[in-house]
Amino acid sequence: MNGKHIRRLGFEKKALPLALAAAQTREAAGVAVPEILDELQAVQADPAAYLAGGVYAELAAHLHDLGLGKRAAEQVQASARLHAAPLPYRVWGEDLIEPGAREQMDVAMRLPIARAGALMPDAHVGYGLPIGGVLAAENAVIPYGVGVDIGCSMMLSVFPQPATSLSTDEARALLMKHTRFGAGVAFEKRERLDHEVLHDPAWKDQALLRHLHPKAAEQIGTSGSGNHFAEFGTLTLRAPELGLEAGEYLALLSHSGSRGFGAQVAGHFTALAQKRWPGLDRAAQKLAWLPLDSEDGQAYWQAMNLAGRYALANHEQIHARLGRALGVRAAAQVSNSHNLAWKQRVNGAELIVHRKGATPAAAGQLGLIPGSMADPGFVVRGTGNSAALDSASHGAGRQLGRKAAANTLARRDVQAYLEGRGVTLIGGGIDEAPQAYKRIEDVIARQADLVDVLAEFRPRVVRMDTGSEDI
DNA sequence: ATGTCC
Repeated sequence: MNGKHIRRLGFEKKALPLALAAAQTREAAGVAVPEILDELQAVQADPAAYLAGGVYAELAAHLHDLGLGKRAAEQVQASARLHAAPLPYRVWGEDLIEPGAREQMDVAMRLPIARAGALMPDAHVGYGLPIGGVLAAENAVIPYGVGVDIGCSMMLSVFPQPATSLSTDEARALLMKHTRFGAGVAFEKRERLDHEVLHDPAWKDQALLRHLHPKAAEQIGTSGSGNHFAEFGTLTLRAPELGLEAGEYLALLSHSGSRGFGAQVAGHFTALAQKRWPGLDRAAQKLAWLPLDSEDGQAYWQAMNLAGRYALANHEQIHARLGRALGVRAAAQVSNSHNLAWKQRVNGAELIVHRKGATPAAAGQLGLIPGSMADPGFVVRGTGNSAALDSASHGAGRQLGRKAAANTLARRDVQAYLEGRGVTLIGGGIDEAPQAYKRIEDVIARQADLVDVLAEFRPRVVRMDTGSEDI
C-alpha cells in the first residue's frame, strides 16, 4: 500500500496523507489492498457516514469540510445571480435619453443588492451604471456605481462686484496663472499649498492610501482633463438668494474631481469587486459590488469618502488662489459632489445611494447644474423628490460620445457657437463642443419637480484642458 | 476620468 494507489483514487493535498495513514492501519490489521481501496471510495462518496468514529473518521471529517466549503462557495456565487426582471424605477426626460443608458439602468436594477433607482434627464451610457443613474443598494457599494472620478464635483463663488468689473483679458490671465489642467498635471513644487485634507488620519489607515498620498499632495488644487473646467462668468439672481440681493455678479464656477488619486482608488477596488464575483452575469460585470460589512467594502468606503473630501479641497484651492489674486472675498459659495455614494434612508431602510453623475437634491439642498462651455449653468435648490431618491441631473449630459463628436463636429461650428454667446475659450477639445451636449434648457425643464432654479450663470472666460484636438 | 500597475 502506497501513495500511488491513493492518489489514483483522486485524493490530493491534505486528504492524501490522511487517506494513506488510514489505509496503512487497515493493512496492518490484515485487510487486503483491493478491499481497502473499496473502503476509501466509500468514504469519498459519503464522508458524513464515517464521521462518528473509526479509522476513517479524520479523513471523513476533512472531506466533509471540503464539501461544505464548496457548497458555501456555490451559495455565494448563487447570491450574485441577477433577477430576471429589473425593479421598477422612474425616468426623467425619457425623450432625451438614448436606449443604451436605459439598458444599463435595467441591468443595474436586476442586481440582487438593488432596492431602488432613478434615471436623470442628462443620462447617457457610461461604464457600469449609466451617467445620470441613481441606485440604492442594501449593504453593498459598487465602485463603478460611483465612477472613476470619485467625488467629481462643482463649486461656485459669487463675488460682491459687478460682472463687468473683470475684463476678458484679466480673467484669461488669472486662469492661466492660477489653474492647472491636464492628465498627470501637478502644481510646481514652490507653488504647492497645504490643506487640512492632506493631514486626514485616513491616509495612514491603508497601504493604498499611504502610497497615493504624495500624488494627492502634488496634484491638489488642479483641474484635470476631459469635461473639467474653471470659468469666470455672470451670475444673475432674479430674486434675493444665497444671502445676496437680486442682481448680476461676477462669479467663478469650477468642475473638478479627485484626479489621479481617486482614479487609482477606483481602479483598485473595481478589480477587488470583480474578483469577488467571478460568476457574475457578463452584463453586470462592471457593476460588481463590495459588501459594505466586508473588509474590502469598509476600505472602499473610507477611501471613497477621503477622495470626496479631497475633490472638494481641490475646488477650495482653485477658488482660494483666484479669489486671492482678485483681491476679493466671495460673498457666497455653493458646492456639491455628483459622483459619490451616501448612506440614506429610503422607504424606511438605510441604503447606500450611488449617484453617478447626479446632483444630491434633498429638500432645501443647494446644487449646481452646469450646461456646456458656452451655455448657462444653474444654481438649484432640491425639492426632495423621493422617487428620484432626492436627486437631479449633474449637467446637460452628452448627446454625442467623444468619438462621435470628433467625427461629426468642425472647429468652425464651435467657434461660431462661442462667438455667438460672447464666450472666450482657453483650451477645450472638440469632444467638449457645446453641440456634443444636450440642450441644458431641455434638461432643466424635464426636472422641474426635482429642483427649483435660483440663479443662472453665464460663462464668459472658460479654461479647459487642451484635449487631443484643440479648437 | 486617468498618464496605461499597486
